[in-house]
Amino acid sequence: MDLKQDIKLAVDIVIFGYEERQLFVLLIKQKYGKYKGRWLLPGGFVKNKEGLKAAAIRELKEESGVVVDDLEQLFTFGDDVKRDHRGRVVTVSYFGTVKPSSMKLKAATDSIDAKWFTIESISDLPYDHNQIVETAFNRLKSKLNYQPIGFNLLSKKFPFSDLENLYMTILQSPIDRRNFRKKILSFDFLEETDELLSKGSGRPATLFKFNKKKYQSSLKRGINFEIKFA
Amino acid sequence: MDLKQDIKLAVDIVIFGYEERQLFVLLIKQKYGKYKGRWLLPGGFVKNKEGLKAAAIRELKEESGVVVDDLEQLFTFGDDVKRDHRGRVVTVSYFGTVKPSSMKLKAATDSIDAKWFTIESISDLPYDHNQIVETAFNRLKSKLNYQPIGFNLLSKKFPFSDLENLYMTILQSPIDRRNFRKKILSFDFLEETDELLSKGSGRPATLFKFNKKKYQSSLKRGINFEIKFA
DNA sequence: TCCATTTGCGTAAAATATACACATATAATC
DNA sequence: GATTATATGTGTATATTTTACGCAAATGGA
Repeated sequence: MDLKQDIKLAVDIVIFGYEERQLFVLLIKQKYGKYKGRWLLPGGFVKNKEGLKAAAIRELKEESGVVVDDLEQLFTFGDDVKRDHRGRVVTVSYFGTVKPSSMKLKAATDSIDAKWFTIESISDLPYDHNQIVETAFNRLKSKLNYQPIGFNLLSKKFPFSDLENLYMTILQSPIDRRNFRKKILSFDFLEETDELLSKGSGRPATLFKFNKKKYQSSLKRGINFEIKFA
Repeated sequence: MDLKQDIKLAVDIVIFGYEERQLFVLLIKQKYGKYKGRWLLPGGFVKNKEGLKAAAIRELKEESGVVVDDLEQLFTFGDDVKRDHRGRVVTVSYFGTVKPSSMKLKAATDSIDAKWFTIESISDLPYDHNQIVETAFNRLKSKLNYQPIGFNLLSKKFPFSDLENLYMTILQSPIDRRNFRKKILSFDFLEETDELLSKGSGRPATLFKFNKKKYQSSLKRGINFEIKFA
């Protein structure tokens, strides 16, 4: 075993939120160090007896107050030996999705503040955090096309138009309302509630909710959830 | 910076080869340590001033003699704190594809031997290497469906039946020869040569070759390379 | 009451996938 | 040399999926 290895291992987390036709990314304001006062991704060093994903969940909670029970591993950044000024640091990035209104942001260890930023407003982050956000955004977009990942970003019960707007916002492309609805409903993982929602003028919308059991049984039946758009 | 962190960072590499309707994985025979004499994935510790992918390429070459110019990052294993008996080791896994007959295997540092194993014959590898191989195999299968990844595994010039057999072998499902050919040709990244290949009886096959430029121009035109099978 | 707005549903046309059948060119066999 | 076995090369009809729309229904506001 090479005892001279001196590489630090960190995690960084990209959390997406969605509200009112806008996609947000969670950033924190750094408390210490070279980038004190700067906004960047939540993250930090992995503890010796802590799993990678656990470290990401912990750091996220500590620095922003956001609690998630699962994150997806994105990519491990470590080809650039000098990506961190403090020495050799390799970081394992994670991404997740939450509904911003369901989370109360609060700063704590290592962070002064935590805030949602629209994806367009993000630029010039320290380290290679711009690249990490870009990687996460690409993953989000591509996953949206073949996995029902959008439901974490909406309320439990939502009108179809919310889902439609979410897709159009993230994929940045127009969608035919009628074909989209048909396609999603054909997957048979949405459950129609008997509630209606009237927002302003127009016909009230029936509220739907995502049914995880139906989703899983559809998965077993080998259904392909791919969505194609014109 | 947490100076007490004591985590070692390693890389492990899964290289696939294909020959005669069989898919192979490259393993090496360990020279030292607890698993001396056992077959396992090539890999090793990352050097302080060495990029992750570079480390993977180096270890692969040192331990097996296989030279590749690129590898794809697979997954970083580090949720299990005790995946390695030597202490806390996190490993970044990579995968790649080569044509076995074009590579001369030779052992060197840390390995006694290097050999191709059929994917079915692999079982009971040390550490979590079975899981790494499984992850890589799943990635290979899914990539085959939407990227022209199979050509690295074949000769430069090949008959269509080679490609067909490759797909059937990896995906473990029968393919309609005529529809497969039509689909692949419609992507317009194969070039027909004027050479014919006669192997045994039967009509000689025209040899094709993968045209990278055509592929890239098709990519730009937004062509979807997804292949669906019955 | 009329109009603007949003939801909900259906259907025709185009594109794609699927399921097949047969001609062609070679080696092996008689 | 004729016949047979084997693998390659191409076409076409049918089923399925995607795409492009039109219009009715239910509400708030003028």
